[in-house]
Amino acid sequence: MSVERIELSQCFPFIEKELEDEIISSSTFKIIPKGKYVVKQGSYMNFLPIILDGLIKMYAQEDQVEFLLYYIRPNECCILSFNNLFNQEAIRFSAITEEDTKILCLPMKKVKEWFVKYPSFTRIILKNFQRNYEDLLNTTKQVVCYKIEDRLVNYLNEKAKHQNCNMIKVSHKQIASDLGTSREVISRITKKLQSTSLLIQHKRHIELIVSN
Amino acid sequence: MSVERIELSQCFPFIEKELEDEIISSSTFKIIPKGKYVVKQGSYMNFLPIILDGLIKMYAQEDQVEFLLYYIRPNECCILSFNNLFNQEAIRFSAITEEDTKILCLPMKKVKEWFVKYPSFTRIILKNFQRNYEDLLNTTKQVVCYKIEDRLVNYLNEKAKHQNCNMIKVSHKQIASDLGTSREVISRITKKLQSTSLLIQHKRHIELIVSN
DNA sequence: GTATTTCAGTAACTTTTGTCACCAAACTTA
DNA sequence: TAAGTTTGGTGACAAAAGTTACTGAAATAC
Repeated sequence: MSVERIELSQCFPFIEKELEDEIISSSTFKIIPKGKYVVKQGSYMNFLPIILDGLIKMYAQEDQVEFLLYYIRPNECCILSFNNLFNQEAIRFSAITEEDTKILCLPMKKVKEWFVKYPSFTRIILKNFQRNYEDLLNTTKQVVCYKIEDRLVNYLNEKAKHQNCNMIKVSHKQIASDLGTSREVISRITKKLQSTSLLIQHKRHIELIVSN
Repeated sequence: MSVERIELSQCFPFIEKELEDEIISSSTFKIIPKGKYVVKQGSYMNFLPIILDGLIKMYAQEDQVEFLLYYIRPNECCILSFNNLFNQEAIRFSAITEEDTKILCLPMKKVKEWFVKYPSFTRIILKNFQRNYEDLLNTTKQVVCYKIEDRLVNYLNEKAKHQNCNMIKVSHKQIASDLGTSREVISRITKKLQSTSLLIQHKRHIELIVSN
């Protein structure tokens, strides 16, 4: 059994044998290094990317600001986009790898066929739709209801969770960009949070202090 | 041909005859008066609502604040929620009728069957998913990137478009709630916008001034 | 090594937004 | 009609966030 086949079966635990064969034969695997675009806002896609391994950040750009929408992690099957599934429109967000990331590219034409042929495929894709929507909704709630200080704490906690480590390597500039604000604001708030012992600012990384 | 059948065919222009029959026989029509909840955040749904006529506001609540996510209008077929489609979770937003609204309730059990049986049904639902996602994304971009003044102008323009009328009947309190801010702020900004001839504040409604 | 770039800190100031307090007009209900 | 409610206006102030300008340390490029 090929490595690809094993990864695929981990990603789609209840997949039909026949669909698995079709995916293997018609899709391509890609390894995208850390910090590269997977898709860029405004471009067109003719494949449906599924993340097998790694970590991807979804961004949106508006009015010169590029901010973080949510992360996509390889938990079961993870689709990145369902844009352009049935209509050829430019996508409205970008995806950047946060680590070296392995993706599987399903050709859009085949995807349409599989929707008809394999009910399990439809269910998996729909479930992922829903997860992306809810992640976005969560971000929206954060932005509307909380001030930057709270959003920063939340951002760092999320980051720690993804990296499974409380020592977070991220610059103030990057945080500022992700939250849609300016570096100085982040510097000011980290200082404040440091005084309340929520974190320690080290050289080029932030240590989150976990209480009890 | 019943009124229901005509409305249904307008809503699903390319529906299979067989699916149409199934929908008619297993779904219920409901007319929900203006200002009522269709679904309430935190509740569970066992049907998929499709809006045939009227106007619905999607809200989210977080930290005592209830703010507007986007509108759903009866343009082609409009699903309100795809939450709970495959898992029994509490929904994370509310829907309130902005006008008297006619909806069709598809039983969730049947919906699952139709996904397998009718490819056109899958396509329609997915397309609606995508639209909801993009509307939400648009709201998020607005909130992150623009100040309240700009968001207010945008809000009023959207409202005028939906009502097809520049005389907008809405209170400052309602606007404040929709945008996630306070009444005083809206009063202050409408005053400012009035001085730049973008609008006129009448008794209990706002007239948008359309330039050229 | 030196030069350049990236990164973080910070003070001072402005703008934006939120909050409190209070008023008056208009509408609703008894 | 009287009482209560909703609505909008507004000043004063506070808090949050954005901006400008400058600093020095650390990392990286040459």
